[in-house]
Amino acid sequence: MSDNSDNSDKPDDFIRKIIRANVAEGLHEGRVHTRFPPEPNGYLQIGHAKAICLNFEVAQEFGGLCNLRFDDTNPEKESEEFVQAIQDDIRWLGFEWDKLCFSSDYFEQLFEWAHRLIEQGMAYVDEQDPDAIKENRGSLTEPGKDSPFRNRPTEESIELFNKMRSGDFQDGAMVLRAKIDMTHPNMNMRDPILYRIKRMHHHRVGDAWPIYPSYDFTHGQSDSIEGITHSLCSLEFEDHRPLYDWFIEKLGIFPSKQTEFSRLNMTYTVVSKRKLRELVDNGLVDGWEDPRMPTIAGMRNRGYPALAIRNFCKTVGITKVPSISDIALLEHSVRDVLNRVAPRRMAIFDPLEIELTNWEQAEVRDLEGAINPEDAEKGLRKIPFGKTLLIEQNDFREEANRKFFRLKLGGEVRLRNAYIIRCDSVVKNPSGNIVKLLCHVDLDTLGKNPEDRKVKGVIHWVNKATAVEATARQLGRLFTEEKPESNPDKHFTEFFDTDSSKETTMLCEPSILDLDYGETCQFERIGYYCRDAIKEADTRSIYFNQTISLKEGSGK
RNA sequence: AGGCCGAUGGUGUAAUGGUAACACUACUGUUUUUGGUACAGUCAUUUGGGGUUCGAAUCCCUAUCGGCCUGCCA
Repeated sequence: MSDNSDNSDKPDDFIRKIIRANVAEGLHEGRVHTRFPPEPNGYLQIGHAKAICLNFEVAQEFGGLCNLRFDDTNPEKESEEFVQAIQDDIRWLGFEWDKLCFSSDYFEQLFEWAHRLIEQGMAYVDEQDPDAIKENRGSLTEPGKDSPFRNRPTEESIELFNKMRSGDFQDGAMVLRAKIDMTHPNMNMRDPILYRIKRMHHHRVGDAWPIYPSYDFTHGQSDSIEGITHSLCSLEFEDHRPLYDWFIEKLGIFPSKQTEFSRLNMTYTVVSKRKLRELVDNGLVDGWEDPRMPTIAGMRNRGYPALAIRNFCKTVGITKVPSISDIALLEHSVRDVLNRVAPRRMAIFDPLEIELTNWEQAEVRDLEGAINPEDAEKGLRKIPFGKTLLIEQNDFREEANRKFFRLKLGGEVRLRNAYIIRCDSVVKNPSGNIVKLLCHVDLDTLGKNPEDRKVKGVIHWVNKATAVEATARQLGRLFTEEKPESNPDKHFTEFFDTDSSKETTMLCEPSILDLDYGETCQFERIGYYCRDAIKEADTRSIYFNQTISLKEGSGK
């Protein structure tokens, strides 16, 4: 008997259906082995999170394994920094790989396979220059033309290829190409390049290789070497599958099976590595880890919980439909998790002083408030309360209609976690601005409601004498347009929201100092904020990044 | 234009030949010491047109729309 409520929670996309069928028919003895194969040339972003969740969770669900493999075939763009950051991000997301692999570990094997293809007359060294290769590739509608070197003797290709390897030639002098079909309608089959000369230091193999295999000649075979049963990747590699299958067949190696799914796009942001890099390089953001960035590191700094990201990936699901997910879906997952786990605090962003006329001047009393009202086990925190308090300016109006639930002159309001107060008079300066409110506190309303009347409004507050000043970085979305990339006349950076990051000071209850670095709390009635260790060191101020505002209901 | 892939509400997904389900958003209410949360309600005859069938979101044909592909990037 299966439990329904549990069942409805389990993702069941077309890829899992394929895998289940494969297991049922005994493919590879029912073994399931996946991998997450990033190139270490940038930071992981939300789209990678989708691929990470898919690969690692599928392996878990089918009792299989999942490798982390760096496809590091282009030393020009790759670095150890990214290798490290990517591992940190995956672990932070909550996953651990079975084997840590590098395609560069397979360079020797790949070289041998290339040799084999040459010997079998299925690859050749092409000495055309890059322009000629491009020219002869043809176009989408026209077939390509054979290279004049295409039918050179096998021995000649072998000799040249060996010399390429020993570093006898300059970059770009020649390439190794597969001999498939220059008229093939699929461009990837028009004698794709297998090896190119790049006399460049590689972050792992050092200077051992003056030639590097292309991604196409590396990726599929790396899967084969690792015994990957299900090679899951994004849609743009659909056209490459015939080529990978060609290598598998010609080389007679383990038949990993590729299945493609659509990559994740989101409104009000960009996710392509190239575009994120552009934001970083143009100084529009403070690097890959800027809390506005949809990178894993950025979201971590912003206070998004890993669980929220995993939940979000579950809700967008896995399909082949190119789609743009509403960022509100992600934000909902973030609020949903945070509401359950974030400790509560109170902070005033725009202070208005109130004086309690019937409270002893010297008396400061510690009141108590729930750390998290959704989770009583979290316990209580102490909140000092005294004669002079601070509330938000917009929580007070001299006159207001019935729809306004907060404090008005002559009206009552509940101070969160404290007493009900009544505003008796407004003190103004000579220019007519409100400087202070004189209020009466009903001492019989702590932890209970009066029986003779109903007070609907609740506002947050901070005791002035014990308030701790802190900096809040208010964070918005990266772009002002829902789809910054879809305007044919404008570059996406033109829609960058220059107001997306603003610093402001706030006054908080003292217990904010108990918050850990990286911990996200909820400032009640305001939103979620994450304490930032690096910024605190920089600014020498208690520092919080805004994670996300609370949802705003009607009226406020 | 040639090849490949795809099309279900404003958004993301589900329904695999039996009469459109779930989540988000928005809007309405109820509860509430957070105008939050929770709870309840409202919002689509499945891109158009043909066909097969007792019956089609599902199968077939066709049109339209969208994505990807002409790096010695991945």
